[in-house]
Amino acid sequence: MKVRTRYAPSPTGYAHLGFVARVLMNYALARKNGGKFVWRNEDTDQERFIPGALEYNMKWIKEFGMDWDEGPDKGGPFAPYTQTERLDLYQVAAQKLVDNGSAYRCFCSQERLAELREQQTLAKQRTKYDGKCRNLTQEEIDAKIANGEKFTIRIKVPENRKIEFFDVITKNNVVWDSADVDDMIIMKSNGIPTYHLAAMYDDIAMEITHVFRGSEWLSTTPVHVLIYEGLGVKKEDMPVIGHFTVILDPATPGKKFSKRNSSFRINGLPIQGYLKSAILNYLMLLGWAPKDNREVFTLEEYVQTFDMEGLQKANPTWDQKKMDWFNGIYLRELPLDKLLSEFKYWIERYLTEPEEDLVQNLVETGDHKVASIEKMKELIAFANSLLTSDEETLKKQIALIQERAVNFWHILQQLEFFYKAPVNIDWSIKQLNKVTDKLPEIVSKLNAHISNLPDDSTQWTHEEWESGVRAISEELGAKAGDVFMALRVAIVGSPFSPPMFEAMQLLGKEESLKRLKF
RNA sequence: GGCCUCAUCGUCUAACGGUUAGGACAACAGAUUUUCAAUCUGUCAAUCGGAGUUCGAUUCUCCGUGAGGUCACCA
Repeated sequence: MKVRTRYAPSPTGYAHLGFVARVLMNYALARKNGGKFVWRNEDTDQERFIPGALEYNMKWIKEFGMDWDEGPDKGGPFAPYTQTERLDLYQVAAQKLVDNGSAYRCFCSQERLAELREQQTLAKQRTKYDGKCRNLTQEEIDAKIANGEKFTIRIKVPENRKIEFFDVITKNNVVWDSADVDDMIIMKSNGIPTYHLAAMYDDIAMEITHVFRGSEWLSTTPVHVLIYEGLGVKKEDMPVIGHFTVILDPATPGKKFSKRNSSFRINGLPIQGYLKSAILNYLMLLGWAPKDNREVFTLEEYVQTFDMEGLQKANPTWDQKKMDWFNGIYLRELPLDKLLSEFKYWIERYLTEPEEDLVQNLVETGDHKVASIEKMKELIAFANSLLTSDEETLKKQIALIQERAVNFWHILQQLEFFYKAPVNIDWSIKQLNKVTDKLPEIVSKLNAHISNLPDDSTQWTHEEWESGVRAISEELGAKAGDVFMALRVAIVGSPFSPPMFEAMQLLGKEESLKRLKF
């Protein structure tokens, strides 16, 4: 049997990380088995429709390196792949369900339903349709229709039976008593189906073999089974169904990520300077694990390794530290040219015309230790200036930073001292407290030492540079490490930096001397 | 509240019914180093509770407890 999976989002919102994770697993299962991955556009809710959302989501999935074989944009053997273009199909299906007694017309007004719900809630009962229209006679129905009354179509849940299905992810046969299942509306009064009818019909029509979806659908699965049955699908022909876990937000233990959480938006992490390859890799492991516990995968490797067995049952919690670890791995293995172009692309894309709320957001959510909006704006302006700076120089500077950065913000911040002399240096930091009183002398001697080096800093040798610094430490009875630290603080303005010899070489003799003053 | 699902180190997870319960991230310590990183080594750390089945239970069953999902003419 040819494997066919689908991802069927509604264009009512913008993608988030959970969205990518779900696409990833559907994509992997299909590709692993030489099958097809289908993108279906479930736009049956015209009220919440957001123009452009479909295109936005598709564009991002492509940016993460995935693609689909059939979909609204590229067609396919079961076109169209947009549900509002398939309305006549659903009408026929609904009629069939009504004709064979699997569904019935309901003439209840929304007002009555709301009232019913209210009463049931007040009485602490389960809210459920009371079945008023379940047993209307054909005469009553004809009369109401002739009278122009609007109606919906509801699934007719049979009495006294078990409804069950096997969940391939929880590996569990889930059973409901039909008394616990509501007669849900499968066709709205405007003639547009709800998810239940549209998606089930399409899954059958499009020959989907594996339905992997969010766990929010688990509780309506019995209705879906009933729809399959009503449509005449034999049990062995029903798609395999499995329900994914949801990613939990560590900030709110046990709760899934809120849509307002900017880090969870599909562009959230990229804006924060994370690589898509690293994000994708981390997402692979949230909800799935291979038998051998391997963790680092390219998309291709993941597709080859993916199996349904590894799909998890319990909801994972997002761990930013692990995300950082993955990003570090991918950042460090990037060839320098590629790193530079990715870095510049990041600036061009996100920082050339940053929106005010984005800047605010970065200050609040990033771990890049930018305390104020002013400082963030300054950093952004600096980033933009890099776009026109000398590429070769920039490349050499980034080479020094590559292995000590977690994300692009770190690179940006560590790059700053190459272009701006530190101001308001804090000499009272603990890293210098052993040589506090010797600082002026140390700095002036360092200045003298550097002025004796060749004017062209590319002519400097590491030995010459280092022995000079060590000589100063001996002369003043200070530890070499403290003298290096004083040098570092004078040049960089911070106790953390790339190796000083290389950094000063890049900075040049003239600039180094300017900074070597107390 | 009803129905359904889930439950192993702080986090992600591995373990034909038999392991000193393994790995990764984090944390901590050490090595290396002119700092920070990176790298290497090591340490700490878990089977939610209670019954039962079994020679033997992380694994199977039941009961608790906790967490999640759902209860719309939304998906």
